[in-house]
Amino acid sequence: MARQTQTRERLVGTAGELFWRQGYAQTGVSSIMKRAGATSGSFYHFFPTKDDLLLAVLDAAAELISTEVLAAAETDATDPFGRVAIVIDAYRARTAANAPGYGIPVGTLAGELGPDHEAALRRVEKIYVMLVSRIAGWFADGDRRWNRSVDPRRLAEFVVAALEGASMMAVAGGRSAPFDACAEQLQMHLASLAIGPSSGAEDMPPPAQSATGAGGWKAW
Amino acid sequence: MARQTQTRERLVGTAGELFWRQGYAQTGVSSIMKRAGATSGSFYHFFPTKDDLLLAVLDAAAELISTEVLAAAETDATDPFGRVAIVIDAYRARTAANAPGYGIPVGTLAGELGPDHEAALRRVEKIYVMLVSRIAGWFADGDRRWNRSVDPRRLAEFVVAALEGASMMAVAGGRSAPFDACAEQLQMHLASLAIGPSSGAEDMPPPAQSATGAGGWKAW
DNA sequence: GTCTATACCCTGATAGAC
DNA sequence: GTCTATCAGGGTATAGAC
Repeated sequence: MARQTQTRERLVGTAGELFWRQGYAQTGVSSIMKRAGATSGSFYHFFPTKDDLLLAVLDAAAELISTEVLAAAETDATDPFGRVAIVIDAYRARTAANAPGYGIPVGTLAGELGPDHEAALRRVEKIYVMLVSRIAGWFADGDRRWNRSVDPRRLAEFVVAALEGASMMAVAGGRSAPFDACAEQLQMHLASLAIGPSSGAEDMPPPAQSATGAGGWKAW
Repeated sequence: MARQTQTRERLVGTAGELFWRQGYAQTGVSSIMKRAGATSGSFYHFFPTKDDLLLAVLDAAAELISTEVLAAAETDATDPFGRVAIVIDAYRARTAANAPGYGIPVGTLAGELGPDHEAALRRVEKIYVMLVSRIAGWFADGDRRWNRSVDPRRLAEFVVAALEGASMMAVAGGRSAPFDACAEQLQMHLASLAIGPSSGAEDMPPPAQSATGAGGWKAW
Protein backbone atom coordinates (compact mmCIF):
# COMPACT_ATOMS: atom_id res chain seq x y z
CA MET A 1 0.00 0.00 0.00
CA ALA A 2 1.51 3.26 -1.08
CA ARG A 3 1.10 6.49 0.82
CA GLN A 4 -1.73 7.54 -1.43
CA THR A 5 -4.01 4.78 -0.30
CA GLN A 6 -3.10 5.55 3.29
CA THR A 7 -4.54 9.02 2.91
CA ARG A 8 -7.61 7.67 1.22
CA GLU A 9 -8.18 5.17 3.97
CA ARG A 10 -7.61 7.79 6.63
CA LEU A 11 -10.26 9.94 4.99
CA VAL A 12 -12.72 7.06 4.81
CA GLY A 13 -12.04 6.07 8.40
CA THR A 14 -12.46 9.47 9.98
CA ALA A 15 -15.42 10.24 7.75
CA GLY A 16 -17.09 7.05 8.87
CA GLU A 17 -16.48 7.90 12.48
CA LEU A 18 -17.91 11.38 12.11
CA PHE A 19 -20.84 10.34 9.96
CA TRP A 20 -22.02 7.86 12.56
CA ARG A 21 -21.44 10.21 15.44
CA GLN A 22 -23.03 13.33 14.01
CA GLY A 23 -24.80 12.24 10.88
CA TYR A 24 -23.88 12.89 7.26
CA ALA A 25 -25.31 16.34 6.64
CA GLN A 26 -23.99 17.68 9.90
CA THR A 27 -20.44 16.64 9.13
CA GLY A 28 -18.58 19.13 7.00
CA VAL A 29 -15.93 18.08 4.53
CA SER A 30 -13.57 20.54 6.15
CA SER A 31 -13.83 18.84 9.54
CA ILE A 32 -13.12 15.49 7.94
CA MET A 33 -10.04 16.84 6.21
CA LYS A 34 -8.85 18.51 9.38
CA ARG A 35 -9.15 15.38 11.50
CA ALA A 36 -7.64 13.22 8.81
CA GLY A 37 -4.74 15.60 8.31
CA ALA A 38 -5.51 16.03 4.64
CA THR A 39 -6.13 19.09 2.56
CA SER A 40 -8.77 19.98 0.05
CA GLY A 41 -6.55 19.00 -2.84
CA SER A 42 -6.05 15.50 -1.49
CA PHE A 43 -9.66 15.02 -0.66
CA TYR A 44 -11.02 15.88 -4.06
CA HIS A 45 -8.30 13.92 -5.72
CA PHE A 46 -9.81 10.75 -4.26
CA PHE A 47 -13.47 11.67 -4.11
CA PRO A 48 -15.24 13.76 -6.76
CA THR A 49 -17.95 14.73 -4.29
CA LYS A 50 -18.87 14.28 -0.66
CA ASP A 51 -21.49 11.77 -1.73
CA ASP A 52 -18.81 9.56 -3.23
CA LEU A 53 -17.04 9.56 0.09
CA LEU A 54 -20.27 8.41 1.70
CA LEU A 55 -20.47 5.48 -0.66
CA ALA A 56 -16.89 4.53 0.15
CA VAL A 57 -17.67 4.74 3.86
CA LEU A 58 -20.66 2.45 3.48
CA ASP A 59 -18.66 -0.06 1.46
CA ALA A 60 -15.99 -0.06 4.12
CA ALA A 61 -18.60 -0.53 6.82
CA ALA A 62 -20.10 -3.49 5.00
CA GLU A 63 -16.70 -5.09 4.71
CA LEU A 64 -15.96 -4.38 8.35
CA ILE A 65 -19.19 -5.89 9.58
CA SER A 66 -18.71 -8.93 7.42
CA THR A 67 -15.16 -9.64 8.51
CA GLU A 68 -14.92 -8.20 11.99
CA VAL A 69 -18.33 -9.09 13.36
CA LEU A 70 -20.04 -11.84 11.41
CA ALA A 71 -16.96 -13.82 10.49
CA ALA A 72 -15.62 -13.47 14.03
CA ALA A 73 -18.89 -14.76 15.41
CA GLU A 74 -18.74 -17.72 13.07
CA THR A 75 -15.19 -18.47 14.11
CA ASP A 76 -15.58 -18.04 17.83
CA ALA A 77 -18.84 -19.96 18.20
CA THR A 78 -20.49 -22.79 16.38
CA ASP A 79 -23.84 -22.54 18.04
CA PRO A 80 -26.34 -19.88 16.87
CA PHE A 81 -26.90 -18.80 20.47
CA GLY A 82 -23.26 -18.05 21.02
CA ARG A 83 -22.94 -16.34 17.68
CA VAL A 84 -25.85 -14.04 18.35
CA ALA A 85 -24.36 -13.23 21.73
CA ILE A 86 -21.14 -12.18 20.03
CA VAL A 87 -22.99 -9.92 17.62
CA ILE A 88 -24.83 -8.32 20.51
CA ASP A 89 -21.54 -7.64 22.25
CA ALA A 90 -20.17 -6.13 19.07
CA TYR A 91 -23.07 -3.73 18.89
CA ARG A 92 -22.70 -2.88 22.53
CA ALA A 93 -18.98 -2.28 22.26
CA ARG A 94 -19.43 -0.17 19.16
CA THR A 95 -21.99 2.01 20.86
CA ALA A 96 -20.15 2.32 24.15
CA ALA A 97 -16.88 3.22 22.46
CA ASN A 98 -18.31 6.64 21.74
CA ALA A 99 -19.39 9.28 24.17
CA PRO A 100 -23.06 9.46 25.12
CA GLY A 101 -25.17 10.57 22.23
CA TYR A 102 -23.20 8.83 19.54
CA GLY A 103 -23.02 6.03 17.13
CA ILE A 104 -25.65 3.65 15.85
CA PRO A 105 -23.72 1.17 13.74
CA VAL A 106 -25.92 1.33 10.67
CA GLY A 107 -29.04 3.18 11.62
CA THR A 108 -27.68 6.69 11.93
CA LEU A 109 -27.36 6.89 8.18
CA ALA A 110 -30.43 4.79 7.49
CA GLY A 111 -32.39 7.44 9.31
CA GLU A 112 -31.24 10.67 7.76
CA LEU A 113 -30.64 9.49 4.20
CA GLY A 114 -33.49 10.47 1.92
CA PRO A 115 -34.48 9.86 -1.70
CA ASP A 116 -31.61 11.95 -2.80
CA HIS A 117 -28.67 9.71 -1.81
CA GLU A 118 -30.53 6.84 -3.43
CA ALA A 119 -27.31 4.96 -4.07
CA ALA A 120 -26.19 5.31 -0.47
CA LEU A 121 -29.55 4.18 0.82
CA ARG A 122 -29.35 1.05 -1.25
CA ARG A 123 -25.96 0.30 0.25
CA VAL A 124 -27.41 0.68 3.72
CA GLU A 125 -30.13 -1.74 2.76
CA LYS A 126 -27.49 -4.15 1.49
CA ILE A 127 -25.82 -4.14 4.90
CA TYR A 128 -29.09 -5.02 6.58
CA VAL A 129 -29.67 -7.79 4.05
CA MET A 130 -26.21 -9.13 4.71
CA LEU A 131 -26.74 -9.17 8.45
CA VAL A 132 -30.10 -10.85 8.15
CA SER A 133 -28.94 -13.43 5.63
CA ARG A 134 -25.86 -14.46 7.54
CA ILE A 135 -27.69 -14.72 10.84
CA ALA A 136 -30.58 -16.57 9.23
CA GLY A 137 -28.02 -19.02 7.95
CA TRP A 138 -26.89 -19.65 11.51
CA PHE A 139 -30.40 -20.61 12.48
CA ALA A 140 -30.97 -22.79 9.43
CA ASP A 141 -27.67 -24.64 9.49
CA GLY A 142 -26.16 -26.82 12.12
CA ASP A 143 -27.65 -29.59 14.16
CA ARG A 144 -29.65 -27.32 16.39
CA ARG A 145 -33.32 -28.22 16.00
CA TRP A 146 -36.04 -25.59 16.04
CA ASN A 147 -39.72 -25.56 16.49
CA ARG A 148 -41.14 -26.08 13.02
CA SER A 149 -42.96 -22.74 13.13
CA VAL A 150 -39.64 -20.89 13.10
CA ASP A 151 -38.77 -19.00 9.92
CA PRO A 152 -35.01 -18.38 10.11
CA ARG A 153 -35.18 -15.23 8.02
CA ARG A 154 -37.89 -13.63 10.07
CA LEU A 155 -36.14 -14.59 13.23
CA ALA A 156 -32.91 -13.05 11.98
CA GLU A 157 -34.70 -9.91 10.86
CA PHE A 158 -36.13 -9.62 14.34
CA VAL A 159 -32.72 -10.02 15.93
CA VAL A 160 -31.20 -7.29 13.79
CA ALA A 161 -34.14 -4.96 14.38
CA ALA A 162 -33.85 -5.40 18.13
CA LEU A 163 -30.14 -4.63 18.01
CA GLU A 164 -30.52 -1.56 15.87
CA GLY A 165 -33.24 -0.26 18.13
CA ALA A 166 -31.27 -1.02 21.25
CA SER A 167 -28.40 1.00 19.81
CA MET A 168 -30.68 3.96 19.29
CA MET A 169 -31.99 3.85 22.78
CA ALA A 170 -28.55 3.33 24.23
CA VAL A 171 -27.20 6.28 22.30
CA ALA A 172 -30.09 8.55 23.18
CA GLY A 173 -29.90 7.68 26.86
CA GLY A 174 -26.16 7.48 27.18
CA ARG A 175 -26.35 4.07 28.79
CA SER A 176 -25.98 0.52 27.60
CA ALA A 177 -28.89 -0.90 29.57
CA PRO A 178 -31.01 -1.42 26.46
CA PHE A 179 -28.47 -3.96 25.29
CA ASP A 180 -28.84 -5.87 28.52
CA ALA A 181 -32.59 -6.00 28.09
CA CYS A 182 -32.21 -6.92 24.46
CA ALA A 183 -29.68 -9.66 25.07
CA GLU A 184 -31.73 -11.14 27.88
CA GLN A 185 -35.00 -11.15 25.97
CA LEU A 186 -33.44 -12.47 22.79
CA GLN A 187 -31.83 -15.25 24.75
CA MET A 188 -35.16 -16.20 26.23
CA HIS A 189 -36.90 -15.94 22.91
CA LEU A 190 -34.40 -18.12 21.10
CA ALA A 191 -34.44 -20.64 23.89
CA SER A 192 -38.21 -20.89 23.73
CA LEU A 193 -38.03 -21.65 20.01
CA ALA A 194 -35.32 -24.26 20.20
CA ILE A 195 -36.04 -27.91 20.58
CA GLY A 196 -33.00 -30.08 20.72
CA PRO A 197 -30.35 -31.53 22.98
CA SER A 198 -30.56 -28.52 25.23
CA SER A 199 -32.79 -25.55 25.82
CA GLY A 200 -30.08 -23.38 24.41
CA ALA A 201 -29.74 -21.09 27.37
CA GLU A 202 -26.50 -22.60 28.59
CA ASP A 203 -24.83 -21.93 25.27
CA MET A 204 -25.33 -18.23 25.60
CA PRO A 205 -23.14 -16.18 27.90
CA PRO A 206 -24.80 -14.02 30.56
CA PRO A 207 -26.19 -10.98 28.79
CA ALA A 208 -24.86 -8.31 31.10
CA GLN A 209 -21.18 -9.03 30.53
CA SER A 210 -19.52 -7.21 27.73
CA ALA A 211 -15.75 -7.52 27.69
CA THR A 212 -15.52 -10.60 25.56
CA GLY A 213 -12.99 -8.93 23.37
CA ALA A 214 -14.10 -10.91 20.36
CA GLY A 215 -17.10 -8.78 19.63
CA GLY A 216 -15.54 -5.42 18.99
CA TRP A 217 -15.12 -3.53 15.77
CA LYS A 218 -11.51 -3.37 14.71
CA ALA A 219 -11.39 -0.08 12.87
CA TRP A 220 -12.86 3.39 13.47
CA MET B 1 -56.74 29.75 18.92
CA ALA B 2 -55.86 32.90 17.06
CA ARG B 3 -54.20 32.98 13.67
CA GLN B 4 -50.81 33.40 15.24
CA THR B 5 -50.82 30.02 16.85
CA GLN B 6 -51.99 28.47 13.62
CA THR B 7 -48.85 29.63 11.91
CA ARG B 8 -46.74 28.38 14.76
CA GLU B 9 -48.36 24.99 14.65
CA ARG B 10 -48.03 24.82 10.91
CA LEU B 11 -44.33 25.49 11.28
CA VAL B 12 -43.94 22.84 13.94
CA GLY B 13 -45.93 20.34 11.90
CA THR B 14 -44.09 20.71 8.64
CA ALA B 15 -40.77 20.92 10.42
CA GLY B 16 -41.51 17.66 12.17
CA GLU B 17 -42.44 16.01 8.93
CA LEU B 18 -39.28 17.17 7.22
CA PHE B 19 -36.98 16.45 10.14
CA TRP B 20 -38.11 12.86 10.27
CA ARG B 21 -37.97 12.42 6.54
CA GLN B 22 -34.61 14.00 5.85
CA GLY B 23 -33.03 14.57 9.20
CA TYR B 24 -32.47 17.81 11.08
CA ALA B 25 -29.26 19.12 9.56
CA GLN B 26 -30.39 18.33 6.04
CA THR B 27 -33.59 20.33 6.43
CA GLY B 28 -33.12 24.02 5.80
CA VAL B 29 -35.15 26.64 7.56
CA SER B 30 -36.09 28.08 4.21
CA SER B 31 -37.69 24.85 3.03
CA ILE B 32 -39.71 24.65 6.22
CA MET B 33 -40.96 28.21 5.75
CA LYS B 34 -41.76 27.57 2.12
CA ARG B 35 -43.81 24.43 2.78
CA ALA B 36 -45.53 26.02 5.75
CA GLY B 37 -46.36 29.13 3.78
CA ALA B 38 -44.60 31.38 6.26
CA THR B 39 -41.88 33.93 5.82
CA SER B 40 -38.66 34.56 7.63
CA GLY B 41 -40.25 37.26 9.74
CA SER B 42 -42.92 34.91 11.03
CA PHE B 43 -40.52 32.11 11.67
CA TYR B 44 -38.13 34.06 13.82
CA HIS B 45 -40.96 35.71 15.60
CA PHE B 46 -41.90 32.34 17.10
CA PHE B 47 -38.52 30.65 17.29
CA PRO B 48 -35.30 32.46 18.19
CA THR B 49 -33.22 29.77 16.47
CA LYS B 50 -33.65 26.61 14.46
CA ASP B 51 -32.71 24.62 17.54
CA ASP B 52 -35.68 26.04 19.41
CA LEU B 53 -37.93 24.80 16.65
CA LEU B 54 -36.42 21.36 17.08
CA LEU B 55 -37.31 21.38 20.75
CA ALA B 56 -40.87 22.37 19.93
CA VAL B 57 -41.08 19.57 17.39
CA LEU B 58 -39.89 17.03 19.93
CA ASP B 59 -42.36 18.26 22.51
CA ALA B 60 -45.15 17.97 20.00
CA ALA B 61 -44.02 14.47 19.07
CA ALA B 62 -44.03 13.40 22.70
CA GLU B 63 -47.54 14.70 23.12
CA LEU B 64 -48.65 13.02 19.92
CA ILE B 65 -47.23 9.66 20.87
CA SER B 66 -48.77 9.89 24.29
CA THR B 67 -52.25 10.78 23.13
CA GLU B 68 -52.51 9.30 19.66
CA VAL B 69 -50.66 6.06 20.15
CA LEU B 70 -50.34 5.03 23.77
CA ALA B 71 -53.66 6.38 24.97
CA ALA B 72 -55.40 4.95 21.93
CA ALA B 73 -53.88 1.57 22.61
CA GLU B 74 -55.05 1.75 26.20
CA THR B 75 -58.55 2.66 25.10
CA ASP B 76 -58.93 0.17 22.29
CA ALA B 77 -57.53 -2.82 24.10
CA THR B 78 -57.35 -3.93 27.70
CA ASP B 79 -54.96 -6.78 27.19
CA PRO B 80 -51.22 -6.09 26.88
CA PHE B 81 -51.06 -8.27 23.79
CA GLY B 82 -53.65 -6.23 21.98
CA ARG B 83 -52.12 -2.99 23.09
CA VAL B 84 -48.69 -3.91 21.82
CA ALA B 85 -50.28 -4.93 18.54
CA ILE B 86 -51.81 -1.49 18.22
CA VAL B 87 -48.49 0.19 18.87
CA ILE B 88 -46.86 -1.98 16.24
CA ASP B 89 -49.52 -0.97 13.75
CA ALA B 90 -48.97 2.66 14.61
CA TYR B 91 -45.27 2.33 13.85
CA ARG B 92 -46.02 0.52 10.65
CA ALA B 93 -48.55 3.10 9.50
CA ARG B 94 -46.23 5.95 10.35
CA THR B 95 -43.40 4.46 8.36
CA ALA B 96 -45.55 3.42 5.38
CA ALA B 97 -47.21 6.82 5.13
CA ASN B 98 -44.01 8.19 3.70
CA ALA B 99 -42.26 7.24 0.52
CA PRO B 100 -39.52 4.62 0.71
CA GLY B 101 -36.51 5.90 2.51
CA TYR B 102 -38.32 7.97 5.08
CA GLY B 103 -39.48 8.32 8.58
CA ILE B 104 -38.36 6.53 11.70
CA PRO B 105 -40.76 7.80 14.36
CA VAL B 106 -38.17 8.70 16.96
CA GLY B 107 -34.91 7.24 15.80
CA THR B 108 -34.12 9.52 12.91
CA LEU B 109 -33.32 12.32 15.31
CA ALA B 110 -31.88 10.03 17.95
CA GLY B 111 -29.30 9.01 15.40
CA GLU B 112 -28.03 12.26 14.03
CA LEU B 113 -28.24 14.40 17.15
CA GLY B 114 -24.88 14.81 18.78
CA PRO B 115 -23.51 16.36 21.98
CA ASP B 116 -24.34 19.72 20.65
CA HIS B 117 -28.17 19.63 20.75
CA GLU B 118 -27.89 18.27 24.26
CA ALA B 119 -31.33 19.58 25.19
CA ALA B 120 -32.93 17.97 22.15
CA LEU B 121 -31.22 14.69 22.83
CA ARG B 122 -32.59 14.64 26.33
CA ARG B 123 -36.08 15.16 24.94
CA VAL B 124 -35.59 12.21 22.63
CA GLU B 125 -34.54 10.16 25.59
CA LYS B 126 -37.66 11.28 27.43
CA ILE B 127 -39.82 9.95 24.62
CA TYR B 128 -38.17 6.57 24.86
CA VAL B 129 -38.61 6.57 28.62
CA MET B 130 -42.28 7.41 28.20
CA LEU B 131 -42.81 4.59 25.73
CA VAL B 132 -41.01 2.09 27.91
CA SER B 133 -42.74 3.14 31.11
CA ARG B 134 -46.24 3.07 29.69
CA ILE B 135 -45.76 -0.28 28.00
CA ALA B 136 -44.11 -1.72 31.08
CA GLY B 137 -47.18 -0.66 32.97
CA TRP B 138 -49.32 -2.70 30.63
CA PHE B 139 -47.31 -5.79 31.46
CA ALA B 140 -47.32 -5.15 35.18
CA ASP B 141 -50.97 -4.25 35.59
CA GLY B 142 -54.04 -6.24 34.82
CA ASP B 143 -54.91 -9.78 35.61
CA ARG B 144 -52.63 -11.28 33.04
CA ARG B 145 -50.12 -13.51 34.81
CA TRP B 146 -46.52 -13.75 33.70
CA ASN B 147 -43.69 -16.09 34.29
CA ARG B 148 -41.99 -14.80 37.41
CA SER B 149 -38.73 -14.27 35.58
CA VAL B 150 -40.31 -11.49 33.53
CA ASP B 151 -39.14 -7.96 34.26
CA PRO B 152 -41.82 -5.67 32.79
CA ARG B 153 -39.41 -2.83 32.20
CA ARG B 154 -36.87 -4.91 30.37
CA LEU B 155 -39.59 -6.52 28.34
CA ALA B 156 -40.97 -3.13 27.39
CA GLU B 157 -37.52 -1.83 26.51
CA PHE B 158 -37.11 -4.82 24.25
CA VAL B 159 -40.43 -4.16 22.54
CA VAL B 160 -39.57 -0.54 21.84
CA ALA B 161 -36.10 -1.44 20.61
CA ALA B 162 -37.51 -4.00 18.20
CA LEU B 163 -39.98 -1.48 16.84
CA GLU B 164 -37.42 1.26 16.38
CA GLY B 165 -35.11 -1.14 14.62
CA ALA B 166 -37.89 -2.50 12.44
CA SER B 167 -38.66 1.05 11.38
CA MET B 168 -35.07 1.58 10.35
CA MET B 169 -34.96 -1.55 8.29
CA ALA B 170 -38.35 -0.83 6.75
CA VAL B 171 -37.29 2.67 5.80
CA ALA B 172 -33.94 1.57 4.40
CA GLY B 173 -35.48 -1.20 2.36
CA GLY B 174 -38.65 0.57 1.35
CA ARG B 175 -40.79 -2.32 2.52
CA SER B 176 -42.78 -3.05 5.64
CA ALA B 177 -41.75 -6.69 5.94
CA PRO B 178 -39.60 -6.03 9.01
CA PHE B 179 -42.75 -5.09 10.87
CA ASP B 180 -44.32 -8.39 9.98
CA ALA B 181 -41.33 -10.26 11.30
CA CYS B 182 -41.25 -8.06 14.36
CA ALA B 183 -44.93 -8.42 15.13
CA GLU B 184 -44.83 -12.16 14.67
CA GLN B 185 -41.78 -12.71 16.82
CA LEU B 186 -42.94 -10.37 19.57
CA GLN B 187 -46.27 -12.13 19.64
CA MET B 188 -44.53 -15.46 20.07
CA HIS B 189 -42.17 -14.07 22.67
CA LEU B 190 -44.91 -12.54 24.77
CA ALA B 191 -46.99 -15.67 24.51
CA SER B 192 -44.10 -17.77 25.73
CA LEU B 193 -43.74 -15.57 28.79
CA ALA B 194 -47.40 -15.48 29.74
CA ILE B 195 -48.94 -17.93 32.11
CA GLY B 196 -52.59 -17.46 32.73
CA PRO B 197 -56.06 -18.17 31.48
CA SER B 198 -54.76 -18.30 27.90
CA SER B 199 -51.51 -18.45 26.06
CA GLY B 200 -52.11 -14.94 24.90
CA ALA B 201 -51.85 -15.62 21.21
CA GLU B 202 -55.55 -15.39 20.57
CA ASP B 203 -55.67 -11.89 22.02
CA MET B 204 -53.31 -10.57 19.42
CA PRO B 205 -54.51 -9.85 15.91
CA PRO B 206 -52.66 -11.50 13.02
CA PRO B 207 -49.40 -9.62 12.59
CA ALA B 208 -49.53 -9.06 8.86
CA GLN B 209 -52.68 -7.00 8.82
CA SER B 210 -52.32 -3.30 9.19
CA ALA B 211 -55.48 -1.36 8.47
CA THR B 212 -56.82 -1.30 11.99
CA GLY B 213 -57.32 2.42 11.73
CA ALA B 214 -56.83 2.87 15.42
CA GLY B 215 -53.07 2.70 15.31
CA GLY B 216 -52.19 5.63 13.10
CA TRP B 217 -50.68 8.95 13.93
CA LYS B 218 -53.19 11.74 13.64
CA ALA B 219 -50.99 14.68 12.71
CA TRP B 220 -48.04 15.16 10.33
C1' DG C 1 -0.68 13.56 -4.76
C1' DT C 2 -0.58 17.47 -2.13
C1' DC C 3 -0.55 22.26 -1.37
C1' DT C 4 -2.82 27.31 -1.05
C1' DA C 5 -6.12 30.28 -2.40
C1' DT C 6 -10.49 31.18 -3.73
C1' DA C 7 -15.07 31.00 -6.21
C1' DC C 8 -19.72 30.66 -5.28
C1' DC C 9 -23.83 29.34 -3.20
C1' DC C 10 -26.93 28.38 0.35
C1' DT C 11 -27.52 28.64 5.25
C1' DG C 12 -29.30 30.61 9.55
C1' DA C 13 -30.36 34.86 11.16
C1' DT C 14 -31.32 40.17 11.26
C1' DA C 15 -33.40 44.92 10.15
C1' DG C 16 -36.95 47.65 9.80
C1' DA C 17 -41.28 48.95 7.29
C1' DC C 18 -46.12 47.89 7.58
C1' DG D 1 -47.43 39.15 13.31
C1' DT D 2 -46.01 39.34 8.79
C1' DC D 3 -43.57 41.20 5.00
C1' DT D 4 -39.11 42.16 1.90
C1' DA D 5 -34.52 42.79 1.64
C1' DT D 6 -30.23 41.68 3.17
C1' DC D 7 -26.09 40.27 5.90
C1' DA D 8 -22.30 37.42 7.53
C1' DG D 9 -20.50 32.84 7.56
C1' DG D 10 -19.70 28.29 6.41
C1' DG D 11 -20.63 24.90 2.97
C1' DT D 12 -18.93 22.22 -1.17
C1' DA D 13 -16.13 22.34 -4.78
C1' DT D 14 -12.46 24.30 -8.10
C1' DA D 15 -7.91 26.30 -9.99
C1' DG D 16 -3.49 25.92 -10.67
C1' DA D 17 1.33 25.82 -8.70
C1' DC D 18 4.52 22.43 -6.97
